[in-house]
This record gives sequence, structure tokens and C-alpha cells, in this order.
Amino acid sequence: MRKRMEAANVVAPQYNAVTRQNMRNSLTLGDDEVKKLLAEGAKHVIRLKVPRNEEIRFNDIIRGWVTVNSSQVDDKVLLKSDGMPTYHLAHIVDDIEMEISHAVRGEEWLPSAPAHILIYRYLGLENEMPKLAHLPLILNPDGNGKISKREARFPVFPLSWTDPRETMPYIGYKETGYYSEAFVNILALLGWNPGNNEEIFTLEQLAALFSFERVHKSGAKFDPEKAKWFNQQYLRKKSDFELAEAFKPLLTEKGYAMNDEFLIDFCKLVKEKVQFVHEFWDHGKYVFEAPTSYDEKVISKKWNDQSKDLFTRVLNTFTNCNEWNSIAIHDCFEKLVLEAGKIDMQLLRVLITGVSGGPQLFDMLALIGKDEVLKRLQFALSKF
RNA sequence: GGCCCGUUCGUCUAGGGGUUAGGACACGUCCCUUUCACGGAUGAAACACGGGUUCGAUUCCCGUACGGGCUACCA
Repeated sequence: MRKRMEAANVVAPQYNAVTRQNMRNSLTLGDDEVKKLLAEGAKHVIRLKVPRNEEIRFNDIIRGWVTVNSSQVDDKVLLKSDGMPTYHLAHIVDDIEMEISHAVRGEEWLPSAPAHILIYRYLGLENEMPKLAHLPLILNPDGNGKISKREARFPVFPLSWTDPRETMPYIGYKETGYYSEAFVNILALLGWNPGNNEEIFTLEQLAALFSFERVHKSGAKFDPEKAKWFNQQYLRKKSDFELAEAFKPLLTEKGYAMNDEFLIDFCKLVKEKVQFVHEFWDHGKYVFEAPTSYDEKVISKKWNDQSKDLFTRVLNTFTNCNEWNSIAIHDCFEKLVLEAGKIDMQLLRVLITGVSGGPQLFDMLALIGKDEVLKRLQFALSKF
């Protein structure tokens, strides 16, 4: 049989009203033979007997009327030879048992929906079947196809998870640093939108706003960049205290312990630059540890013959700065500028933090502390 | 291959017979700033193609192309 199919160039052989006549099954074997085999405990499956040529129509909430000819539906296995039901049977039993009103599932189920309708019909439950809604799929941002867990270069699961058949865990959104509210928000706006220009919604708002009419029919490519932006929006809504609490364990991991007040100030300063809590470290580690290298670009471009003298004067000015807060430091600095002329702030920043960017400079210096700033400046002057 | 579903800026999308086709992400420029961001302003950027229907089609219909899904004793 299989060879004949291959010879006829059949790509995907189907078990259906035509081919079943040439198969060894209860329809071709005859009652006595079947009874005998059953009595002997012969391994067997139970299949859905799909009519040969019949239009199956159903009204999908999202897609409208869909028509499929039963010749396109194969005799699906309902009960496997190990006695376990397949999804096709199981979900229908579940849905009926649980009195499900709406079966909302991905578009990949659309082709098997006609088979499911037949099962409901043969069970005499067609009037009780849930309404069907087939949602558009989330597609890969690059390349093609629906998101596959194996190939994606970004998380595909909400939570980290290890497939028992594999060794490598899949890192989840939660573990990547996404807030669950942000994650829900991102997902909700893929294939659906409320019809206005708003994008940030709580789960409660989404639930109130949702309607099937506004669900798209076509798949949506997942955009990792926008996903990060969503998380940033949620992060910015957190209080400095909440952010400090969230960052504290990460800082402890790095071997630093700071008091809450300091951490809150730190988060207040760095939060504008950050999309995830763990980025507080990446964007602000120089607050906790002195730089080991200096931004080459800035140094080569801005460090010149006068720099050493100029920044030695900065060091002296800071040393004599009585108060050490953002405003006071700024005042000291301004006074020096009046005497000595323009002093490049970015260069000063690099000498103290090592990097070319960061939060407001004088706020930063205040946070780092006078002793540490003087120490770092001295060290930098000895280096260049 | 067959069957089913789809197609508005690069991406997510609004809109819908007559619009300067709107917003968001990303990107560019400018303003603010002696630094860095935030913020503000602004720019570039789209109705897949071909036929109908119509006074008029991005919008309705049909084809084509392209994309997606399914085609397991997995879900």
C-alpha cells in the first residue's frame, strides 16, 4: 500500500474513506475476525469514520464561515493502541464535561476543527459544542514561521523551563527580567488592539476592553525591541524604593551591601537609563567600584596637554569643597570654570566613572562620595 | 504537492468608497544640556500586483503573487 502511494507520488498519504478500504481494520476484516482479534487482545486503535464527501461548515468567531470538504479530513485516531485518548477526543470530552462556552485556540488548530465538529456530531453533542475562535499566531521577528522554541533567539516561555527530553533549559521572560504585567501587556497587543492609540494596559483594563471583533486574522511578528520598551514603561512606574528592593539581591550577589537610602538614591538616578532591573548593575556599577579602564574614544579625543593641569585644579577644588552634594559640587565646579575656563564635563565623567555616559554628573559625584571621587581623580591623573 | 487562512510604513497597528492614510517601537535631525539621559519638536517610511464594480477604490468582488497554518497512535 505504502509503496503504491509512493509510486503515485502521494506526498502525505491519508487514512480516509477511500484508503481505509485497503487497510486492515474492522471494516475490511469481517465481524468474526474482528471479534477473534479483540478476544486475543490484539493491539488496535479506534478511529473517527469520516464521510467520503460532505461539506463541513462552521462559523469561527474570528474568521467567519469556514468550509472544508470531509474528503480533506482523515480518519483521526481517537483512542491510541495504549488505550490513551488523543487530544482530539480528550479536549472534546473535557470541554463538554466542563461546560466550556468558547474554545479559543491558535490558528494551527483550524485544519482539525472539521474533525472536531464531526466528533461532537457523532456524540450527539453538536448543539452543546463551544463556539470556536482561532487566534492569529505569533510569528518569528526575523525569518519566517511561527515562533519555535528551538530556534528563537529570545525567550518563548513565560517562565524558565526544561524539557524533560532535553538538557538545556529554556530561559523564560520572568527570568529575563520582564515584569509579568508588562509581559501580559505585550502579548495582548499582538493580534489585538483596543482601537485607540493607547498601549499600556493592566490586565483588568484588558479584560474590560477585549472583544473578539477586534482580533486580527493574520499573524503578528514578535518584536523584541518593542517588548523591551514595554518593560521599561512598567519599570518607570515603580517607585525608587521598589526598584531598590528589587536590585538589592543582585547587588548582594556582586558582593556589595549598601543601605536602603543609598540604594534608593542610586535607583532614582539610574532608572531613566534602564529597561530591566538587572541593568542597574550594567549601567551603574561604577558607583560601587572604581573604573579599571577608561573610554578610549573620549580620552583620545579630549585629553590634551592642558588636561593634566586643569584636572589637578579640579582635584584641588573638590578637595576644598566643604559640602558634598550635587548643588555644592556644581557651585565649586562653576567657580573654577570662571577662573580656569571651560572644563570638559564628559572628560571629567570618564576620569571618574570610566564610561562616557550615565546619569546627571554632579548627582553622580555626590552619590559616589567625596573621598572616593578624590581617590579616583588622583588615580586617573597618575595614569595619564 | 493538497487543503485552509491571511496581506496598510522595517515591525506592531488605526482607518475605511472621496483622508495631507493616524499612532507606537526602531532609526535620522533639531531644541533643552559644558556631560549623560529623560523630555519636547521634527524627518524619512506603508495601503503586494492585475483586472473588475463605481463618478471615485487602499477600502467591495475576482484572479495572481507572496506569507502563514495543517497534512502523526504530538498537542
